[in-house]
Amino acid sequence: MPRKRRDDLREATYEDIKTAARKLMADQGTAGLSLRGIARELGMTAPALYYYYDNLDSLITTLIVEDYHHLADAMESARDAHADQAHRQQLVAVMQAYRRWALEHPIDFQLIYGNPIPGYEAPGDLTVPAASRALSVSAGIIADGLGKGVFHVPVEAAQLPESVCVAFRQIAEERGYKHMPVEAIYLAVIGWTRAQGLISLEIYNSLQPVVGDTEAFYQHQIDTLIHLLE
Amino acid sequence: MPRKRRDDLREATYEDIKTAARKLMADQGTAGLSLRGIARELGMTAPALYYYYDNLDSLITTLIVEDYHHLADAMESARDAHADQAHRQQLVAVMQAYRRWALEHPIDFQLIYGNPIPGYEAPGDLTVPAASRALSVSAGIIADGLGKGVFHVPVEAAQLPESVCVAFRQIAEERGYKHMPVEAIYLAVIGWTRAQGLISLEIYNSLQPVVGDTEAFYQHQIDTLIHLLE
DNA sequence: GATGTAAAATAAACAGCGTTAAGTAAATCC
DNA sequence: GGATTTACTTAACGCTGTTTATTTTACATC
Repeated sequence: MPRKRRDDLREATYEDIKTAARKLMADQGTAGLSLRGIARELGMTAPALYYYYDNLDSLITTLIVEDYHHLADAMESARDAHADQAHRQQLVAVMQAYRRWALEHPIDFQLIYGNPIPGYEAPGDLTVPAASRALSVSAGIIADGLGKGVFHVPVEAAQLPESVCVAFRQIAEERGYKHMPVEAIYLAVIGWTRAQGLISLEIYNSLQPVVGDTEAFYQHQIDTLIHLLE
Repeated sequence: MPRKRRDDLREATYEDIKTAARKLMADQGTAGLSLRGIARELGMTAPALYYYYDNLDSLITTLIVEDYHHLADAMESARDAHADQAHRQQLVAVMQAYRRWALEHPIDFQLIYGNPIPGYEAPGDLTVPAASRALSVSAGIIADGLGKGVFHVPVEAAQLPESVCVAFRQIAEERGYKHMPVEAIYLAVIGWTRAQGLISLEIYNSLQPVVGDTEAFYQHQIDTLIHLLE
């Protein structure tokens, strides 16, 4: 018994499907995600969902792109909440926000930085731009700090391979940060990759057995990273 | 039509199943892994596999534990191949072996450090000891270098939280490295976590769009890490 | 060497999955 | 009010892991 007013109710169903999908994954992990499960949750039949999404993969892609933006939102919020404080505090807050978001949304983190559904492969043209938003938050703070002399480029940056510098410059231009120094991108990238290693190992339960106190260890690593550029 | 000589042929079937499982995953990713697929590959029926493994999860666990050891083997081989060279070269070789193994065996890497099969959760009591073998290779080289004065403890190690020190000491005692300094473990762990971040981002195709030349970037990061302790 | 027993496999079935095709009822448009 | 589009259902296909019951084979012993 359909009843859709052309647009807004249809839009609401798109949202309902995503919400149901997230609920299933929150309850039972990525294994809980299934079209039939979503349909049950919504009181519909599974084939009805194909009226909204081409298939399961395209639904997953939609969720992933949203998650990239949620993560970037969380990092931007952390930055803005410390806008009146020093660059150091802003950067700390942003990197803590990264980990906190990951721990509070482990499934979404796996969705972004993992291979949670076998056979699914994220389309790079959709995910890469969304991913770089998060990177821009750190890079922006660092670039500003470098410009104002509160941050300094560590010596190792001089040894950065030319091939990598080229890629960084290209990133800066593509994303509209024409005057962002390569060093700022470099520092943001190592912040990103190091956080990534710590957080992904923590989420998959490999880090805790080794370091015990994962939170303290993460904080220590943030501190040493920032010390590097002060 | 069975024909097993009680023990050795039975052992061979265990191996055949694992081999077929790895072949399926190598061909089609983790999505390709299925009991029925393995059975087809071996010319058996799916329920027959239950005579060898309790279920799919226990087969996966077996594969994961093997992979941990394969990775550790690769790292030990790299160390031994450079046994006559300086600590620096040994450490470089070991960290390169880490990445090379991951790139040559991306599926196995996902199996170890990911959530490749939804609903599957690796049992920590089996995986943690296997995982720490890899860590011991780096830690051993670093401890030796520290003892001989070719490596030095970076200043940040003094700020290591007490809770983490305690965990490191416990690791050392449990694994039979009673006299290994906490600093060696710390340095091995940051090497591990940083490599992990770089490699996992590379495998899931997130790093290449940013740094362009992932190999050069990884090498640069190894160099700066080792520079830190020289 | 026949025989009894345990091992190793099969066949059949259940419940779940994504997906497609065809058919139907409701909402909207002219 | 009738035609058309939109939103859905029902039925089905082929796939999955897993359980149960049954059958075949191999081995050890008499």
